Amino acid sequence: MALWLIKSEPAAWSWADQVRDGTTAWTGVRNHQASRNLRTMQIGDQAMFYHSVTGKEIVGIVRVTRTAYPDLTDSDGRWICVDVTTDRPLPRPVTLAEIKATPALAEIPLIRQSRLSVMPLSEEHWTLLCHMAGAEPAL
DNA sequence: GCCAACGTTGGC
DNA sequence: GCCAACGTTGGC
Repeated sequence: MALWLIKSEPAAWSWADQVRDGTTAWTGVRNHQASRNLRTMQIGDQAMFYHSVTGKEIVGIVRVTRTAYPDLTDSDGRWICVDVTTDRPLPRPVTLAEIKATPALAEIPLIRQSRLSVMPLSEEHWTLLCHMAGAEPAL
């Protein structure tokens, strides 16, 4: 099982929206590298849900429930999406500022590649982030 | 509001 | 194939 971090601007799609709707199609990814990551996702994979622009913090965890299929919001039919379902909120959000202040997290793509919206996380980074959030890694 | 990073487009 | 111009993302 792989571990991920996915970004969303709360103004477009927030954690509250995610919790309300439960299972949703993760659409709108229009970057090849991010899309490749989506395509790699397997059912049961976990992903941290990060609020970009507003909030700038990791707020919850979702799980993949459907692997890559055509993103219907793309009229050209070239991009794909996956389905994710709300798994659990984090007891304490982990802010970008905290992540930046943690040397052990300096290499994660969130820091190194700030524009990437779907990225893998190593088990070590995942576990550390969960502990910072007061949550069980639940691997 | 500004700017850095980076992706895309189009002229040559 | 190169590169300037431009658009977008996302942090500050």
